[in-house]
Amino acid sequence: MARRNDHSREQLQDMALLASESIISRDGIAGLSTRKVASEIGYSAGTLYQVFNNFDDLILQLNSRTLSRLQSQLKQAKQPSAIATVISYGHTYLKFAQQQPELWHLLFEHRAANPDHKPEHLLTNIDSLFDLVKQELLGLKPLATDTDVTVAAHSLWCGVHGIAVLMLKNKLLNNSQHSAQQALDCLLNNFIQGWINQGENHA
Amino acid sequence: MARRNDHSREQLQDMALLASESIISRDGIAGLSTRKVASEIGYSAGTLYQVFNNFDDLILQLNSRTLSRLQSQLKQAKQPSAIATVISYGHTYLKFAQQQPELWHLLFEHRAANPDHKPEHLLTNIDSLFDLVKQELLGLKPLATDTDVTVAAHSLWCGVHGIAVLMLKNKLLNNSQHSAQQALDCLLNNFIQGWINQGENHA
DNA sequence: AATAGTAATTGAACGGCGTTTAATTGGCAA
DNA sequence: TTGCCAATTAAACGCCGTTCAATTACTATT
Repeated sequence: MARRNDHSREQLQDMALLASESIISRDGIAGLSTRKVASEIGYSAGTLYQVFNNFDDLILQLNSRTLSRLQSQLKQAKQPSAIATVISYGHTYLKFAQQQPELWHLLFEHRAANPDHKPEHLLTNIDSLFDLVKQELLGLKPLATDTDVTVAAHSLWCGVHGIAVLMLKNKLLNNSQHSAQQALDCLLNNFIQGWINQGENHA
Repeated sequence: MARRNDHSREQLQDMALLASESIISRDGIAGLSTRKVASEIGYSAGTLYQVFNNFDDLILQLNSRTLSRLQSQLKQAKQPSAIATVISYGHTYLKFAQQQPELWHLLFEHRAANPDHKPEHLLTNIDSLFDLVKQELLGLKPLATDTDVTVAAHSLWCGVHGIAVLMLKNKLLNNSQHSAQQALDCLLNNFIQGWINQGENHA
């Protein structure tokens, strides 16, 4: 066979990414392979290389999609007050990780063999996630310097991320979902309290 | 060849684990393979299966070693005061992750295809790590319930872990080591402050 | 309408992987 | 010395990502 013109390049790419997501949620990350994706969309493995540079590129584009979804969910989690918003962000992040653990975990596997051209949009998206938190932390302590707020946002969000990571590993006690929620609230409460108090001291 | 009796079972196992660590720090986690380990110790791949159930078992034993090293470093980081100890633990943990990133990262890759028999000693070791933190947090707030201290220890340590994770991904700004240190201190300070303050409120 | 050219698609191949197993053969006990 | 046992190996199996020559459907030109 050759040149079937059944699907445009964009269609092919979309079908492949969709199939990949389906395979991942069915068989896990380890179950994803070029051959499986290809057969699922009715093409041979080689054809994928017209749409993706390689397997890592496919994963990169998967991650880009996942990040976009996460981003939109976070934006919808905005609340009236700053404290409520930060807490809501945390819960949303944790829920996202719980509901699509494989796709979420794929975001942080370092498969990048060729770090030639960093995936700009990915990093941009991540930065914009941090910015969401930054704004709320600034709202809690308006007199803080931009550096302080940046560091605090990174710090807090890495903490939230860490809870999600270890929760998914079942290495957080046994009854994972409940204790993860508890740990998250504990982290958020203590951090926010510390953040506000130090603001009162310094500013 | 057969029955060379060059090495005992234990020697073989030790040689394999040592070679694996060397390969990982040279070629990364992705560069580790049974064939490579075998050839590095002068045996064929099949021989490894007399000492390990499978590849995951090898990794499990690698992780056990890594955890032991981490544990001993943390124990040495103990300081006179509780606050200083918690901070010192955090720095030690971050330094450990920085100095042997691949082995440390391997601790948290979920390759376990067969979750039949959980690696008990691994979980035991992890729990004992949390216990170290718990003791210090209890020292900071003696009237807290055991549940509260447990949740707080999990929460704080997951936060520290999250900073280490994202630091290693270079997704924490660009100048990783410096900003990771900053973020860690920020997290520790704010959390500890929050933990102490809420103690004064409640107890 | 016929033809030539282009490019999409494929199947086979390559080297690598974890794992299994029949065959081999050193070491040990009788 | 013989015979058994078990450690070791090479080959094979079915996967994997990736490449590439060959095929052939489409397109533009005549």
